[in-house]
Amino acid sequence: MGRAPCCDKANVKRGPWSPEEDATLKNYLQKHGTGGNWISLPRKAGLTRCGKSCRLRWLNYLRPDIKHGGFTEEEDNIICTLYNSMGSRWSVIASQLPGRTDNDVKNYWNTKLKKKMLEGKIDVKRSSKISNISDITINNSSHPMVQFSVSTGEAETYNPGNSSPCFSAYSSTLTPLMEMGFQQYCDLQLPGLILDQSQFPLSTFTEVPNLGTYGCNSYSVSSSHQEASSLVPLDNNHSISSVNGSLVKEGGILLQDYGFEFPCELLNNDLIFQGKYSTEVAPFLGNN
DNA sequence: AAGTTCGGCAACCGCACGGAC
DNA sequence: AGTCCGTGCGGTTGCCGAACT
Repeated sequence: MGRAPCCDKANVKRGPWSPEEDATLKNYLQKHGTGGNWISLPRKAGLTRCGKSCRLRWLNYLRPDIKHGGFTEEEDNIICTLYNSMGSRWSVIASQLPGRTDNDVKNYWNTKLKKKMLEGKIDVKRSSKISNISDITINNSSHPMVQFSVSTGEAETYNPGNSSPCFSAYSSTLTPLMEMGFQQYCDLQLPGLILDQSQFPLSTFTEVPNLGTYGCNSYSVSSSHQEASSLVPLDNNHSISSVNGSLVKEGGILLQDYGFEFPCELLNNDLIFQGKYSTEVAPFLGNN
């Protein structure tokens, strides 16, 4: 037995929306909201449309904060950068562009931006982010350093000297690195990158397989930090420590103590970064 | 001026997911 | 645990106006 259709297709109106229908839907939603049920909404609102159609019309066109057209160069760069790193996750990409809908971004990409990028008119590299970190090692000097390379294999070895950037992560997802001041510290030309670890309490990283693949990144961390107040065992070889004792929250883990601002959780003895935040590891200036 | 092609975009379709029961 | 059903998403379609022949 197949799944029941969401509406009686023979008795619902299809095709372009009239101004009257728009007004009816808008008025109803502004007065009553969706009521948590799009399927029954058209009947209550007095529309002969499918609930899905109403939802689409509202989300893509009638919502008050929607922007149409006029994509800026900055938005172009963001879309291209995100498309390169995660593919056609239009809803995720659109979520980084206030006022833009996934449909809008998708259409813009398919009709204009793809061509523009292939013609080399968009500088994706300049606004690219670290999408894959591997080979993290620690310099065990009195002034510890974290060394890692990025997936492009083009990162330049960097010695921070007196400028003291720290190693951290940011939660404003998918922000181009150039906005973080990253380009001041990494030329993305040579195979390694060294960053000041002075504000980063973990003393050791191990096993960073595929950090950067969207979704299921596993990331095991160990620490022998003297100030650790609690340890969460991962397996025989790895553990996670909390400097301030606030690491474990509601079955998940917040690595705020380490400068990571996004939630993680333990799964199969690995530390899993949640969904869309998984690739967001980037350095920024220590005084930020 | 008429016919054809192309580009842009709104809307639809079908599937996957997840919550409720 | 299995089923149902609403929601969200990405891919695709089809309409319409502009550009071209």
